[in-house]
Order: sequence, then structure tokens, then C-alpha cells
Amino acid sequence: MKRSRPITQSLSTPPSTPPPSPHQSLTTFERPRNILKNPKPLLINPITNWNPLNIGKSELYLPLTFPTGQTFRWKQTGTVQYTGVIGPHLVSLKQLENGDVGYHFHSTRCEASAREALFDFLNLGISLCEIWEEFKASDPRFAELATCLEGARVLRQDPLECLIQFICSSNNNIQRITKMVDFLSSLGNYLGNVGGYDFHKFPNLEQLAMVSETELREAGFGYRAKYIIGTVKALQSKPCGGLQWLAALRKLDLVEAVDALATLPGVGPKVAACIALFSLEQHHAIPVDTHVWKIATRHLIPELAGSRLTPRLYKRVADAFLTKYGKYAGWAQTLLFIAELPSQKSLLSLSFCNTEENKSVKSKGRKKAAKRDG
DNA sequence: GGGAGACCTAGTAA
DNA sequence: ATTACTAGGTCTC
Repeated sequence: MKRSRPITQSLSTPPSTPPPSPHQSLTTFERPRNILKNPKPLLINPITNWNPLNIGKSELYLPLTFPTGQTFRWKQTGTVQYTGVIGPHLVSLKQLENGDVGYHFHSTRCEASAREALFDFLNLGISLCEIWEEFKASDPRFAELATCLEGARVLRQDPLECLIQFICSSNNNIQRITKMVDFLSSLGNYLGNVGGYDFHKFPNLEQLAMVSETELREAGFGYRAKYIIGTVKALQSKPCGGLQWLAALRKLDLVEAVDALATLPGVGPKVAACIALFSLEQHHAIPVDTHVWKIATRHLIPELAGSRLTPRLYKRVADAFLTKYGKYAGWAQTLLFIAELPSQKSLLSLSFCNTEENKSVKSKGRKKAAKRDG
């Protein structure tokens, strides 16, 4: 049973003047960066010199990699152009006309180290085409989706950044997660403005520890406020240092890494799997959320359709993915997950892919359109 | 040990 | 205009 809303808070009539706070509330926080209301920087500072990565769209397609829930830190700053921060480097990426991806570092002192960081971040040591060939060979459904959704790559993010982002993600939606992550990011050192968005280095543990649970609650974090505070404290108390502790998880087996992560408050099996897959090089980690649960019960373990996702069943789903797709199962899961996103479903239904899946989506889309148009 | 219920919030459907 | 439910779950009995 969901708790009813406390009557002391009237959400329909927010206070006209926010309470004094070191940080603005989430609603007012986003406003100055609204790209629609403040488009000037786009016009003033267009990026003209793109360095080619020399990879095709089938290795990296930005719209299927950045705005699909792996990271909430990157912003769309132009047409098929995204901007974000990798370590201390502010970088923009753009899908060029020939399908290649161009990169541009904003005011970086050492181009060479920035480029190395970029390659690491994009996981370019792994060939998406090669591992997808195996998925396609063992799963016709994957093959069909893959032709429509080329270039959906798994990133290799900074563990702390990834951890904090996915604590925010629990029982939440992308729009609100993004606002929360923006709020925390602003605690880090300012790097610059691109396309109307301010960018900050992700705050270190000390900077994260400067904010109180009360401030986070006032900023709209809800019950996740105490998770953030608790996790930051837990990391700070590690003998070898929190960052070191996180980095060492890359050397462990998946189960060990997940168990270690789950000792942090706000980190359960799903969030731990996200962190493992998106930042700890655990390529076969399977984050099982409601979407993935649906996929699994439809196609992998239909005998479980209708039942609730319990920890035991969580393991069954992960095992099923691992059995079917092998050591890069997490990468396969990522594509299947993306195909479930409403934004992608609408695109899929427009494409030539005529899977059973899409027929049903098309039908739903038509019904919705009919309803909308009266 | 696993199964319910509580937990913040904003948006949408009924 | 209210109410119920959902959304990339986790924690606590």
C-alpha cells in the first residue's frame, strides 16, 4: 500500500518564494539553464572543428548511447551532438554526416590525456560490431532489433559518478533523476557552459559531504537524501579511501562486486548491477528493472510471466541472459532495454523493421492517435 | 528467508 | 477536482 501524501505539504500551491537555502530547489535550479529560454550560447559559440574518432555509426551512435539512461550527466547541445564531462575534461561529441563521430575538447590543457580518457570512457577497446554478431547469431529477435538500433554502446563511467547517479535513480523517472544529478553535479568545480548548460566536474567525496540530508530533502531528493549521505560517509570511512575501494571492485568477480556495492545504503541488486555494468567493466552484469523483467518473461523465461520480481527470480533472469548471450550479456541487455523505451518504440514503428513487437506498437500508436485526434 | 509495506515526488490516467 | 497508479528500487520488519 502506497502511503498517502502528507497534508502538510501542498504541492498544487508551491510557495512563491523558496525558503533560503545554500542551494536552490530543483524546480528553480534548472530554469537558468533552460536551453529553450536561453539559446544564446549555442549561437555565440558553435563548434566547427571536430576531430574524427574514425569509427562508424555501427560502433557508436550517440542518440542510442547518451540519452538512454546510462548517464544523466550528458546534455544534448546540438543536432546529434552531446556534451559532458569526463574526469576534468569538458567534451562535446557529434555524429558527423558520414556516420563517424567527431569530438571536441573545450579548454583542455593536455589533449593527449583527454583523448585517452575519452577512449576509455567510450569503451573503444571493445568492438560493438563483433559482439553483436554473436548476439545476432544466437537470437533472431536481437538481430532484427539490432538493424534498427545500431550503435547502442555501453559506456565506462567513473565509479563514484555512476554510483551516486544510480542511487538517485531508484523508483524514479529520467526527468527527475536528471534534475537531482544536476543538483549534485553543481557541487563540483565549474568547467564551462555549452549550449546553455553549465558543466561541472563531478564532485569528489569531500565536496559531496558538504551537503546535508536536509538540504537534499529540500532540493527534492525524497528518501534518497539519506542514501546519498550514508553512502558518502561509508565511502569516506574506508581505510584505503572511498575511491580506491570503488576502483578495486573492478578486479573482483561480478558477484563479489555486487555484494560489496550492496553494503552501501540505497544500493540494491538493480542499482548495483547498473554500477557494475556501466562503470566496473562487469560486462555480464544484468540490471533487472521492470522493463527487463517484462522482456525476460516474454522471451526468455515465459513460465514466470505474471509473477512478481523477487530477489531469487532476479538471479534467474540474470542467469537466463548470461546463458543466452555470454560474457557480454549486459551489452545485449542494454540494446533490448533501449528497444523498450517509449522514445525508441515510436522510432521503431516508423522503420522498416516489422517484428511482431512493432506490429503491436503500431497498433497501439494508431489507437492513441485516433483517440487524440478525436 | 521471502514477502509485504513504507518511502519522496511529479506526472498521467481514470 | 480528487484519487490511483506508475516510474530504471531499496529497506525494514
